[in-house]
Amino acid sequence: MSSQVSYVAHSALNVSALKASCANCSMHQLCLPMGLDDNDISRLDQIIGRRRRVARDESLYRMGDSFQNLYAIRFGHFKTSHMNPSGEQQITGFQMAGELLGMDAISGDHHHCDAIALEDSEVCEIPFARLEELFGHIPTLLRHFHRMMSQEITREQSVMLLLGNMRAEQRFAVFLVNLSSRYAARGYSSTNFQLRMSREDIGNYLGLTIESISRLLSRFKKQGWLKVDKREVELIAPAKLKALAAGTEHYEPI
Amino acid sequence: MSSQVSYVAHSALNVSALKASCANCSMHQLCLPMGLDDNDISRLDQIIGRRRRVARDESLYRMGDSFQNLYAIRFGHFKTSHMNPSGEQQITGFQMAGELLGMDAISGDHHHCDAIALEDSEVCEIPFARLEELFGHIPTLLRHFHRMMSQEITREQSVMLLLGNMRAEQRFAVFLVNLSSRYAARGYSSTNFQLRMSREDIGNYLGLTIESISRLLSRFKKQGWLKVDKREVELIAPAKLKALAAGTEHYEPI
DNA sequence: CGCGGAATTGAAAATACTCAAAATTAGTGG
DNA sequence: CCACTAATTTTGAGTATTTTCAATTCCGCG
Repeated sequence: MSSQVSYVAHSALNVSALKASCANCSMHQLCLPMGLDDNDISRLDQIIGRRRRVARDESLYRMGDSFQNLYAIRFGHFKTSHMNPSGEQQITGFQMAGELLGMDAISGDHHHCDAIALEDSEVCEIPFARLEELFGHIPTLLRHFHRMMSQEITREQSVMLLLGNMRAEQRFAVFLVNLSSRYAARGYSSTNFQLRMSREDIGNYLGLTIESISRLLSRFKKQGWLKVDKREVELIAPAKLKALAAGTEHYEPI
Repeated sequence: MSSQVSYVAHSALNVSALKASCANCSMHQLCLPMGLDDNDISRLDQIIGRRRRVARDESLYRMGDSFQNLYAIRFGHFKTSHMNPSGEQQITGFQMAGELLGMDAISGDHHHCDAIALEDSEVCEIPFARLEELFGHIPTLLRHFHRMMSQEITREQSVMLLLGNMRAEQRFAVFLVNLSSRYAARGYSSTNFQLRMSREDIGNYLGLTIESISRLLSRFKKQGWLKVDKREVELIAPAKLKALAAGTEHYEPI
């Protein structure tokens, strides 16, 4: 009886009922189970909840939702955005496969930001209370979890540097180079990729307007540093973009 | 014998050789031991290293320093600043008593930012490796540690919102209101306090120039919202400042 | 084919910056 | 304790970058 249910689930449309398995997941080298041995991975597998599909523009969680789970992205892309009482919104990050969502919520019992899918995506639900139990038994897991939280702190500090100190052109170069290296780390092309987010989202994230992003794309294109076709990007001069991002070279208007 | 050593230490000049004691520390309600019972506090006390004094303008740690300890501020103020390869610097936060320094370093084996004392200060050294051992035995401690890391993430997201979306005047109001509430939480006046950092530091933190900060202070003073004398500030219209910070009211030039 | 959202482009305006000079404050040594 | 020097802060004027507002254009989708 129960095996039949399981069979149905495997072969049917309702993939979201499937239990996730870290061991088989292509992201396990980047994700929470990084560095765990097979035995510990299976213990982690046992606590991991169902997979959950999130359609494009749908929210994984919203600000104020009660906090139960962290989420590891299996595939797809998300944006997280923070809002203040007067309604101003700031996109605080774009997340891709292997990255963890929800760590901001641990301090309270509810989420402090919205997480919205930029395309049809899938996540693993990680019940935080059960993860905490595991921490006591798998020190490696705890250590890696701390690394991931700490990395998030460092990442945000880099964004603060970007927003506080850089001109539009440098911000945009940093953005492109960052995407490029993250795709490279996942085995994708570092020079050809798709922007999963709108120009408006990019602008909001970088503290610029959509018009500025549009102008920057046009200028970079005119300089021959990249090609753009809708959301498809090809970096033609990645070294130049890296130099711009690092602040070692500057844009000269023509 | 050992009690005499203790006596000498207490009465002598070399306070930095003293072992810290969370139980007696006025900050223990805000700091790492928050919520622990007496028994667990004493276990925490046992792993806490020496106290360390840091003179004004001296560094507690520098970017690239190997990571061994977290630091809890006993008294005094610090700034943390992040630098990119091309030398641009961003102050990512100002920290005061009861706050934890060094959490950004957990992801690697070295610090990712500088921590500089804004005045003569004292911290408790918390050897992170030993803290990790304790986590396995005191779940409450682990939980609170996670809260503190998560709070840091949320705090940084608020700064990103500030830097990405707010005008100079609102940024500065947010800055003042934030200091005000943190002093209030520590039992100090929420309206009268000293700015421990230079105008330049404030400007860097807020993504503005020193001239802008100076002009903002003059404008706020002229509006009758505050008084300033050197670094001494009195908030005269805290409600107005809160409204500016929240974005529910805007500045009208006169 | 036409509608609507998204993106691009241009021109004018605003905000904050840069540069420069003056004023104030802090630090140092006599 | 005072005087001198260096550092920080304030203020002004002109400038630059990015925004705002407006008008098209592009593209996906029914």
